[in-house]
Amino acid sequence: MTEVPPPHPRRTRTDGDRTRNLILDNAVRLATVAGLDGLSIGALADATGVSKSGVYAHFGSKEELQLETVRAARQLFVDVVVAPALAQDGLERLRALCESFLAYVEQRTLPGGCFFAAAAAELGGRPGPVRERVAAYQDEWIDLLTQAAEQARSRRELGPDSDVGLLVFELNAVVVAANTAFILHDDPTVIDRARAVVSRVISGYQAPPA
Amino acid sequence: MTEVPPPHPRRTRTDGDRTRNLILDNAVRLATVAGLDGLSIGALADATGVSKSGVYAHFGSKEELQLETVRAARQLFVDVVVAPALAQDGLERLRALCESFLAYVEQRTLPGGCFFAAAAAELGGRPGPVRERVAAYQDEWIDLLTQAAEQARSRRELGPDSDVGLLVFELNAVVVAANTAFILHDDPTVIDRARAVVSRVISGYQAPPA
DNA sequence: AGATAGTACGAACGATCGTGCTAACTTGTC
DNA sequence: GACAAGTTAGCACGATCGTTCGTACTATCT
Repeated sequence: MTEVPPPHPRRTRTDGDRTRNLILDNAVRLATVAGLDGLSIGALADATGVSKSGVYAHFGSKEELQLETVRAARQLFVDVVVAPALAQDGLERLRALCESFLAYVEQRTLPGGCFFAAAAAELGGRPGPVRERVAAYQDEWIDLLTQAAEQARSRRELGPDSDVGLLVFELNAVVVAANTAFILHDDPTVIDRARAVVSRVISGYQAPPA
Repeated sequence: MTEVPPPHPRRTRTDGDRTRNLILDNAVRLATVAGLDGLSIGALADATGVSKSGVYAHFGSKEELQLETVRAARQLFVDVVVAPALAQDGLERLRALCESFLAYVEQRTLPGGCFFAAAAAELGGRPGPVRERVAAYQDEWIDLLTQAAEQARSRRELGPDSDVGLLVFELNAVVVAANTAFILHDDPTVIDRARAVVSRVISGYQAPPA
C-alpha cells in the first residue's frame, strides 16, 4: 500500500502574511544568537515548521531575508524600547529611554540581547546593504537620544554649556556595555550597575541649582 | 604524459612553529571580520598558502583552532595595548590604557577592530569553552583597569569615596563603544570624541584640590 | 469560466563546510 | 642505518549551505 500524502491545508493570502511574520519573528530571535550570517535558512525552516523552499519563497535571497530581519528587529525595538519612553519629555525622556533599553535587555526579550548591538559588531567590518541598514537604524536611536537631550538642555534641565553629543555618546556606551556584559557573564547585577552609572552621568551634566 | 608533481620542499621542525604562527596570525585578522564561527579552515588555508589538511593538522578540531586564535589575540592585545601602558602607574596608567586601546582601534591594527569586542558580541549567547576563554580574558582586562584605578585612589589621585567599579565600567564602555562606532561608520572622529569623554569621566572622579 | 498571481511543498543542484585517512618527506634518536 | 616523531599535501567522506525548479493548490480578477 502506498501512503497517500495528506493534501495541503488551505492557504489564503493572509496566511502568507502570517507565515512571513512567523518567519521573521524567529529570524530576529535566532539572529541574536547565531548572528545574521549564521542565520541559516534550513534552521529557520526547522524552527518555524515551514519548508526550506517555503521560507525562501518569501524572500528572494538570503540578503533580502537579512534586510527584512533587520527591519523587523527595528520594529520590535521601537515597540518595546522607544514607544513607552515617548510619554515623557526632555530629561525624563532621556532617562526613560535608557531605562527601557536596560529593561529590554534584562528581561531577555531576545535570547542574545540587543539585536543591534550584536548586528553592529558582526557586520561592522563587512560593507554591504545589510550593514548600511543597521547603521541607519543605529543613527535613528542616537538621534532620538540627542533630541531628548537637546530638549532637556533648552529646558535648562541640563547645564547650558553641556556637550549634548558627548552626553549621548556616553549614555549609549553605558547601556550597550551593560548589554554585552549581561549576555557574556549571565550576570544580572551589571544592569543595576549600569543604572547607577546612567544616573551618575546625567547628574554630571545637570544644571547646578540656581 | 602524466604530470609529475614537484617534490615537497624541505620542512624543518621549526618550520612547524612558523607555519602555526602564520596561521594564527591570519586567523586573528580574519576572525575580526568574519567572526570566530565564520572563520573557515578553507579560507584560512587560502589566506596562508597552506593546504586545508595542513592547517587542520596543527589543531585537532575547529574548536581547538578557535581557542588558540583567542589565545593569540590576547597575546597581541597584551603586546599592543597593555605593555606600553605599564610604564606608568596609578591614574596615568589608567589614562594610558584607555589611550592605547583607542590607538589600537584607530590605527586599524586589526581590520575588524578590537578582537574581543567582536568575539564577546558573537559568542555572548552561546555557551562553550570558547566563550569562557573570551570571558576570562575580558575579565583580565577589567581587572587591570580596576587595579590601576584602585592604586590611583589610594594615591589620592581620585576622590576617596570614588566607586572604582563604576569608573572602570564607564571607561571600558566608552572605549568599546568608540570601537563599535568607528568600525560601523568608518568615522575617525569618534575616536577623538571618545578621548574627550575619557578625560571628562576621569575628571569627574578626581579628588578635589585640597 | 478562465487566466493570473500568490503560497507552499519536495527534490535536487553545486559549493563549501569540518573531518578523516594515507602517503611523502623531514629531523632527531638509538 | 633503522626508526619514531613531526609536518605537510592530496583525496574523499557526509553534512549543510544557498539556490533553483517543477508542481499543486487557493484566491482574486476578467
